Amino acid sequence: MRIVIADDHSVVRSGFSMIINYQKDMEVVATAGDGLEAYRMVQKYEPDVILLDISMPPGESGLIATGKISQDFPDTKIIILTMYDDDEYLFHSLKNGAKGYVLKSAPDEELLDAIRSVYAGDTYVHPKMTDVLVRQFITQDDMAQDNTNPFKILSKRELEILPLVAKGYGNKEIAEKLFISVKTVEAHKSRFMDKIGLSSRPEILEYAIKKKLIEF
Amino acid sequence: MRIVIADDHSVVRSGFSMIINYQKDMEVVATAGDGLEAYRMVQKYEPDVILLDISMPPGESGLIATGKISQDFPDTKIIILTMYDDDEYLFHSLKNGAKGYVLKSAPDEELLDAIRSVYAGDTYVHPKMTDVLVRQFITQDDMAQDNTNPFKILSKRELEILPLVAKGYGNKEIAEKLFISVKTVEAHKSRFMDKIGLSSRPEILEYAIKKKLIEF
DNA sequence: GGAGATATTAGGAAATTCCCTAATTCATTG
DNA sequence: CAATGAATTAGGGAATTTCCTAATATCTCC
Repeated sequence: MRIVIADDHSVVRSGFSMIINYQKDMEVVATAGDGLEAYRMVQKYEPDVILLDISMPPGESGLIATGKISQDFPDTKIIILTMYDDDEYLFHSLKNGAKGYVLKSAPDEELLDAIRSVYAGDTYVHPKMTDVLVRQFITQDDMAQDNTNPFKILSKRELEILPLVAKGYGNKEIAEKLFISVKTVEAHKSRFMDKIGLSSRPEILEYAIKKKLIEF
Repeated sequence: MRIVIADDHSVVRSGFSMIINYQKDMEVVATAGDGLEAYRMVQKYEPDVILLDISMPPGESGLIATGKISQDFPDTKIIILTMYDDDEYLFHSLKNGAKGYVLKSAPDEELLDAIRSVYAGDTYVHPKMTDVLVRQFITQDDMAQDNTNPFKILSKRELEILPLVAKGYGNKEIAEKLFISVKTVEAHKSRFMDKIGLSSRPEILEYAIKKKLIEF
């Protein structure tokens, strides 16, 4: 299996190279430090698989490279490597022709599994994100509306209360701010937590930041 | 030279390990996936050098680990590894006792140079950032005022607990993480709130972000 | 216009957190 | 070397939050 690695961090390139070259059935034929170079390497070597970091800086993002490579070299399977377990990135990657999506925090074995899966013609997505994928797939008919957009799925009150909870305000304080009963705040809170699938305050904070409902 | 690697990305840990173990004068004795584990590994192995990713998630950022390790194990030289060529991170790292600051995008040779430099007692900072450093050094007076430096005014436990509170973890959860009683967590919490002059959870969050005790 | 879903509002009981007090350990210094 | 002060540990009772349940109100769709 001939593989190309594209990542803007030299350390990551070296690391992957060593891990992959240690496998009997894999060989790194080239590495690249940005999306343009990645495209050129694919053009030159036509590898079986390319590992592509989605967040490569200079203008040419991994996403654009994904689109171009999958269009011009459909036989080269693309695996997206990323730090972010963000729905948006996953969807965009798959739409642009990626066959795999692996988080950098995943253990080495998972990456190797992913490489072998896509080489065999399958699709590999990080387990954490498959449920998101499935949920999206189920409601695929009305894919037009973005059901991960908080402004679509949350009510007015919920949108008011969520950021306040995220920032750390107590139910009582929120109730006073909004001139409603504490009990009402609690109800809205558990409602949006159910809707989104949040089960703790840290998760609420993380969500609020990811969706840009609060800023620092 | 005995080295510990702390990074939340397994790939990066493996990569570094291989690169370093390939050197004749270096050996990786342990790896860690978060700040707490990093501290424990230093405690256990007392290595010559630790490579520390500054942006490690669960609450305990690399910065906190840096402060704690450099205080408790001054013989272990700390090299900060980061994606960000941000002045603030550099300053905070050095203030907290780091001896080296290397960007992940740097070539492997630079990292190895950095390791050898700090082992020899020197300080290594990525060339791109040295001029920023010099400029700041000229106006050193503001570095001297330590009465706002959380690492000076807060105790070890307080430094552990504050970021977790800021992220929204409950006292009970924190107690379980740290293997102490809920009552103890509460005591530390009100203690650092008194010290700093914080009187609510939102203020704690704001403080933690401003002082870079947590990141998003 | 009416049926069914979603939004907004709460109550009671259990769990958790907050506030005040305090014991023990450890370090620094007079 | 005792003494002062800070760090770490925790208990008891009041306040707050959470969990489960539920009444109106409003909105949507056929």
